[in-house]
Amino acid sequence: MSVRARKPEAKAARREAILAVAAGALRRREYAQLTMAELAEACGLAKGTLYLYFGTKEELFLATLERELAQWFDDLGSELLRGDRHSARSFATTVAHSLAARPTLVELLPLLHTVLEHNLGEATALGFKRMLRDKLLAGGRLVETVLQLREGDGARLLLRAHALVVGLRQLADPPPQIRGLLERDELSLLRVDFEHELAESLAAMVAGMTRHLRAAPSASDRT
Amino acid sequence: MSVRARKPEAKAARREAILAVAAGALRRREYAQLTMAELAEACGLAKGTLYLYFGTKEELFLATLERELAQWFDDLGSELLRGDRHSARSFATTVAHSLAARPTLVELLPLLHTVLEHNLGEATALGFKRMLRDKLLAGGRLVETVLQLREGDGARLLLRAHALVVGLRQLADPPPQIRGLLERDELSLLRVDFEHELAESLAAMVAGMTRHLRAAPSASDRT
Amino acid sequence: MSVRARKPEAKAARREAILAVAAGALRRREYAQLTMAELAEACGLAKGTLYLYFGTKEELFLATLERELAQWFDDLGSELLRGDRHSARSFATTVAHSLAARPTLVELLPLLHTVLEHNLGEATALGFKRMLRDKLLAGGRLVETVLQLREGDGARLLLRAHALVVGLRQLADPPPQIRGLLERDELSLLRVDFEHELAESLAAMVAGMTRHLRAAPSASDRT
Amino acid sequence: MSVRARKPEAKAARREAILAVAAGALRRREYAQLTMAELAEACGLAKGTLYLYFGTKEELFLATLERELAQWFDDLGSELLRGDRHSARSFATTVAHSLAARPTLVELLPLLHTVLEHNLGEATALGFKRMLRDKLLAGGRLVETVLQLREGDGARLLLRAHALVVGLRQLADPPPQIRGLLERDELSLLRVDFEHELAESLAAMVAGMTRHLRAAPSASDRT
DNA sequence: AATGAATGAGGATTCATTCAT
DNA sequence: TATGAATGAATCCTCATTCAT
Repeated sequence: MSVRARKPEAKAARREAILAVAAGALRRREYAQLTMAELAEACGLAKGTLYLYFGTKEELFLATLERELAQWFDDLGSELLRGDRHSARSFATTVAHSLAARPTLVELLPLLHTVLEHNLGEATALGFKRMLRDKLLAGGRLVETVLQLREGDGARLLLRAHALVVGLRQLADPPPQIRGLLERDELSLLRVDFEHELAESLAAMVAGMTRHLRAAPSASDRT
Repeated sequence: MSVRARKPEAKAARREAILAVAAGALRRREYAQLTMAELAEACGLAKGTLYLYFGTKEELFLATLERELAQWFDDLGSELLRGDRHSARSFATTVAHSLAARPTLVELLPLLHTVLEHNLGEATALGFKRMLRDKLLAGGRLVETVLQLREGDGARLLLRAHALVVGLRQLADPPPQIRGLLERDELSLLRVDFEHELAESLAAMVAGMTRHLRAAPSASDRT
Repeated sequence: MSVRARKPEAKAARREAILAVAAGALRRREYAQLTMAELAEACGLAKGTLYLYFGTKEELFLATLERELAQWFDDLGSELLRGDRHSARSFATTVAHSLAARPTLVELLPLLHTVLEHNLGEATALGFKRMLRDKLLAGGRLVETVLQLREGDGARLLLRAHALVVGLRQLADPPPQIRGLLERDELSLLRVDFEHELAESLAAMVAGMTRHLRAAPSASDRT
Repeated sequence: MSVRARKPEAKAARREAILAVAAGALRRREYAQLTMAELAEACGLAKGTLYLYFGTKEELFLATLERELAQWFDDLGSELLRGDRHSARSFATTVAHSLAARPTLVELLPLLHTVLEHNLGEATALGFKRMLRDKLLAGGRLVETVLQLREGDGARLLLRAHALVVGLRQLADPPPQIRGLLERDELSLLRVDFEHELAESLAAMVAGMTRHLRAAPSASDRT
């Protein structure tokens, strides 16, 4: 039997430890292949103990995502605050780089709506969504500042970045069997380098969103 | 027993019929909830018969996706060819609209790398990838024409569109339980209208990619 | 792989075979200890195959009960029809004897409402109840004839017999550990011989129900 | 932390309190659905504390049953002693009424042999059985008096009453889904009103057991 | 070519019970 | 005496796939 987490701090620490193990496990194995039994063993805990901390497998990995996401938002914040202005390109590069450095986050994000949101308690789901909104709001404002975007476009850009991450990730990281196929010359067109393509896409997106500032302010967005 | 498909045309027709039923079935039920048994029944065939035409569940739905994708590329082609030029906005609107009209395609696309590519025969996978490359190449050239993009940017744009579709779809169509949550005022920021947001994103993306033509041609893309 | 039951008769036969195995298995092990895996093995079938014939564990054992019950009703019918009249005692003895000879039925009956009726499809439940009603009606009429009971009292008596069976069975067949305890002299009062006590109880019940015929017809039952 | 029960009286009081809560909890939820965790919470105690007072879940509910049973025997005793004689009917009505007023007892009784006796310490089991014997003996004598039964028939009648209670309860209180089914007209035959049918059955049983006094004393019971 | 009965691996989850503090 | 975190056994059911006819 593992030592008991008796005090609230100890419990929080164990929760964190589980999440860290989960994040690590995802680097070795896909979510679907990862069983709670395996995870429990990796944690040095009994299966049932996992369920003391998380209601379902989905909640556990949602929490993992939440943790990664929060860290990423925070890191990105500090990163962006180093300079007080950013070009579309430097912003895009920074974002793409920070994401490429977080494989777990990028792996989990496409699962959010496909898998993770399917078996959650209402409280958990609500908590996650609120956290997301808060980060999006705060992050959005920061982005608006460094990129000189109009109000609302910061959060909008982050949402689009999210979409690009999810979509590009799937293009860039196919299952092994497919990856083998793509090495053929004839299919070179379909090979995607996640970080590079994300940077390029984001740069274009930012450029497209800031264009009106200098050129034709007519293309007003409807909300 | 269903009538036997003896001649090659009859076989091809039955194959098509299965795909049509599969596409329809996806409108009622998610891929994961859809069983081969249910699909067989909807087709008026026995389970085993499905396996005469498709090697695995994944191959069947990959073929469905292939069909939807081909149709979409074709439709989009005709659509775009109506006028010989497009603004970023009119292009974006056209694309977004044509996709919003194809829920099955949009449902299947996010599954491509998460699910569909996981259990394929090599021949099937290769066939799909080649078809994709061809469509991407042809479609890319067309896009380059109507948007006056540089060579290579057509396919690139289509890839980014793909990414946006996948990513935005997940934001826009959460599971019912989550959808309920998002109706709260406090979470309005997280609500996404697929067609509208896709149009806006694409417009910005196109704008960002064409900008250099008029402004600073310095931002050369690396491939 | 076991031979396939291709024709309806073969399927019905396999269904029967499963039920027979289930009935036999109950003689070795209690319902709660009996797993579907074990039962499948005893049948020489795969677990999944059981679920081809029965929707849930409960449905399977309800069907077992149904079969035992139908057989019992039929046997009792022939038994009773041998003579055209019965005294309370001869009736009671006959019934008690026929039940004591059917341990599976007697084991299953107390589970009906406690366990079996808890996880049934509506169709299954309805089918069982209808069968019960039919047998009760027909059996009731027969009982009314041989015992010269008033209309309605036949089914009523059978219901009471059912209740006595369930209740006495629990007194008569405690778990092994308790059975050991009851062997003590001081607890002799609590020992119950199922067949004998059932016969005595039934005899008294029948006597009580027929009494008015000869004595005071005043005690009319309300329905 | 709940206050500590240091003195023996305090311990006994807490034990009683737990049993009272358990009895109450059974009115809201079936035994099988009732978890020790839920019960502990309802008691305002920790799960482990329950195990300080009772060795197993079964022992706890056996004690609950014991308590209900003792109370019932006592109440019935006073009830019966009000008049010094009883007709079969008035006795039956009294008994049925007193039982119908004790839903917890009636719920627990059918579980006695099915569930409760399965996981007991020997001492607990023995204690329960002795208590049962004592109550049965004393109650039996009382019953013999008020009904003018022969020696031994008092306890015998109580045993049969027990059997009828268990059996009729199961007929009268099916799970909700089944209860819904029984509301159909076609199944009216299978509907049982617990109190009424128990009274009728008991009346008949008593009548049958007393008959010989006036009519044919030949039907001697074997023990 | 069509059938559909048989397969059987596969996994999340519950909960009575223990025991270190 | 009280706690409650940790345990881990225990089991039903699903469903893609196969293959004998």
